[in-house]
Amino acid sequence: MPNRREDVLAHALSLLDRGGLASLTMRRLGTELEVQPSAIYHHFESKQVLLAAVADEILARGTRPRTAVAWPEQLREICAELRHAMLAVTDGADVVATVWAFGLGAAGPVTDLEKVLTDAGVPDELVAVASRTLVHYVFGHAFEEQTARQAVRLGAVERSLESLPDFDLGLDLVIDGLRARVA
Amino acid sequence: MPNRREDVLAHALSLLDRGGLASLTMRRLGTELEVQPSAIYHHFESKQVLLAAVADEILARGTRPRTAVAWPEQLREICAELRHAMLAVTDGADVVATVWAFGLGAAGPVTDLEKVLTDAGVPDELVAVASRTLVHYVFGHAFEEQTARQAVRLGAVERSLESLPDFDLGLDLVIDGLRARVA
DNA sequence: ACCTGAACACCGTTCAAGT
DNA sequence: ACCTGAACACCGTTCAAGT
Repeated sequence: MPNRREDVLAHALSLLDRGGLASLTMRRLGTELEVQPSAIYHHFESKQVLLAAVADEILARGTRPRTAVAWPEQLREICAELRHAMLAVTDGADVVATVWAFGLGAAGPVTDLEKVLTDAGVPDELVAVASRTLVHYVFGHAFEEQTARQAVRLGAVERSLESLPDFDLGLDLVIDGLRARVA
Repeated sequence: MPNRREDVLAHALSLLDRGGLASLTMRRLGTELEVQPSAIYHHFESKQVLLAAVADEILARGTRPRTAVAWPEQLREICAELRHAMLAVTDGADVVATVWAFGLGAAGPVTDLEKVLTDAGVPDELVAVASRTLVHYVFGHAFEEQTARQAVRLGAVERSLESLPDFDLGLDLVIDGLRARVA
């Protein structure tokens, strides 16, 4: 029974979720699939390409119904979906942010934000800046939250007491800055 | 002539700047210092600790005189300094953001932002959120800018045409949101 | 205080060859 | 189409021992 591309991807995600990014290696993935590591290269040309597919899968699994009609709430919905999708998988924020930064995938949320902003009548030259500012915020917040969790889980770090600031508060800060430029 | 801690650190930074994070390995660093890789563990207990020292050094090298008196401009000065310090070294944003997220160092800029915000009369519960929102923005923007640069330098990515949004524009967005909560 | 030498347990990737 | 087997060129870290 041969492994198809989607089987490899599913096992990669499972490995990531169980042991984090450090345990997602081509060799371990091979063992998991009961196959030589080199066999994976038949399905994905490199680990980077595999990670890009993993990132897209993380986002795909996190899609939610969107119901808001006003643009500020639409932005909030997209950002919340992105955040929850990343937090749902171990090291998800790291994977998605890295893949996105390298321009290899995970671009969906940014496209969605740009569409909402354009439809809201945000000046053209601000659409790209604003959508990037929002994703930078979501990535940064999620990455920090997830990293702090793991640092605590692995011991050795005392930052646990200091709780993380609320996600929505910081988001409102950006959205309010935006609101001032639309009205 | 024995290597002191600061010699190791200087060579680590030089290696990072010349070849990026991928080339900063304990083994290469050993070769550079004409020493066995294991000798480095006499000066730094692990690579993570070494990276934390590297991050702090990147920030230390980027310090600039601060002259602004009004709080919005003080925030801009701190963020600009942080950004330039990270961009001055290959993969600097990646190193500093990661070290900071793990709570191992690179906390200076956040402390500075918190002080300015407190003195500006920003409500207590907003100081932590606001300073983190600002650093998330600076990290995200710098990381993206630096990654895009390298992806282009290494070929294989066509994102080069699409120029990056201006740093100050996004920063103003956050600061304006903040201004609305102080006035 | 600083370092060697050797080992341990790993990595990603390539490539000819098999079915 | 999918995989094996073997190799290549690497990693971080530990530890007894040396000077």
